[in-house]
Amino acid sequence: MPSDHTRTAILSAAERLYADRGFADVTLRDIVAAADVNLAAVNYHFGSKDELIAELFVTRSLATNRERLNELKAAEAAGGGRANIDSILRALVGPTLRGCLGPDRERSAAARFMIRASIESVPPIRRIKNREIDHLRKFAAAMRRSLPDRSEVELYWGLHFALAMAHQTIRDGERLTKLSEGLCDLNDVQGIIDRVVTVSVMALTGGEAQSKSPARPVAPYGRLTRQDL
Amino acid sequence: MPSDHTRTAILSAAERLYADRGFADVTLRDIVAAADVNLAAVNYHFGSKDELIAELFVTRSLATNRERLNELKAAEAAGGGRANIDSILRALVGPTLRGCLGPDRERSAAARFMIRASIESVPPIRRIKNREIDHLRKFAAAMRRSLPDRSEVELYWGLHFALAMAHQTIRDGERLTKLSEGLCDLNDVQGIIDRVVTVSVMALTGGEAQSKSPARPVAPYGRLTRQDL
DNA sequence: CATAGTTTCATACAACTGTTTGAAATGCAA
DNA sequence: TTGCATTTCAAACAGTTGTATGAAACTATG
Repeated sequence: MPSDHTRTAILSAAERLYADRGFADVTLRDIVAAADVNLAAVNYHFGSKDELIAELFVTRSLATNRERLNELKAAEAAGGGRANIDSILRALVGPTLRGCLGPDRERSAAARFMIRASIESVPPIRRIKNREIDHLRKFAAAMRRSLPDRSEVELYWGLHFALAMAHQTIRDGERLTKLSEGLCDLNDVQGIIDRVVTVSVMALTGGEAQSKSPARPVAPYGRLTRQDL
Repeated sequence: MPSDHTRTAILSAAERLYADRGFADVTLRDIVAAADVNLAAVNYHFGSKDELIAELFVTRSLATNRERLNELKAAEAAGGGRANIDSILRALVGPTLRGCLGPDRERSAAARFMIRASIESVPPIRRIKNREIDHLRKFAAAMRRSLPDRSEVELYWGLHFALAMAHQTIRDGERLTKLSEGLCDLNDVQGIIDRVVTVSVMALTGGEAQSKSPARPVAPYGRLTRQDL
């Protein structure tokens, strides 16, 4: 029964550093310094720097996708098998937005790491990320059931724009704050989710929307076995 | 009268490489190899790698902002001093979208470089980028004149979402193509602009929109004097 | 306690980074 | 041409990167 202390410390420190400063200028020495472990520990526990990044990304991808799908299934159950478009989009953008902009620090690092990963595409992540398409396809399918009269193209663009607004808000929310001189409040996560969902629904239907949604805790790391994504 | 051949070759090669592969993994040796010049030429002509990046960014920022403002002014002139919201948003997202997704390669590299710069914030660029806020403020002002009954907060969020959809489409359009199995056509630039503008206008008004817009050539490099941005 | 397996540690290594150097090449005016 | 400033070039520099090594420290079972 290994204590896993070193392993976990490395994962946690790496995630936080990558989330804060991006992949480009975070070195292994930065990570081991923040984790207060020896330099060789990374290669001992993970094999290489790339494998560390990959493990981080796979773990968080699984967690995020699971969270999204749980919300989607809950919405579909509540709607008797057919969720309304509002709750589908809420399940799509809610977990990430709450994670990145919410008050909880640990969640924040996890979600902001995923945003970094979605931007600064490093080789170990690029290889894994193609599978996210399959995950999004489930949401496209739910949207198709919810809006059967809309064309496929419209649905895909709506999905795309919803993610665009959510991600850009996380990635560049600081600019919005500066531009609006504080008027736009990034701490009002629920309000932001409402905004993104409302606009997305309008983009998809040309009408309006409403509703609410719950929160969820962040998962610990755990040791990856043969999980894929 | 210096021939500027080496200088220009470096700028052009660097821009293309940064646009394609990001700042992280493009080395000076990659650049000079692509430009077919000597390694020391970069430091001789630009002083340092960071100054090369900064010059590239300043040049392109000036060009993009000029192009946007020209379209904005044209729209305001056409509207008798008060442009309609549709054409304002079109002036905001049009130049970048046309530049990044259009067929012209040179434009493409220039615009995609700017997208990279807006994401992978490297130190030399970060220092300059704060001034972009002032540029966006001009669009916020025009929007305020166009929609005087809307609250400030709504205007800023609308501006933010418009840029979000445009940038994400450029940055991650490939995912949309894969997801939709080719249904969403990234080559139809005008259609994309229409889409982004339409959704943005709906977000701002809850109604609908229409209109069209012209194109413009990319500017050459030239030697920066005391230009700021 | 003794021993085998795991984990930590200081240190070294080779590769690559941006930058510098001083000499060679080039362009151009007198 | 000669002379001078600008530009190019090959080579080397010092610093940093990810990784590897082998000994030491630790853990737990017999």
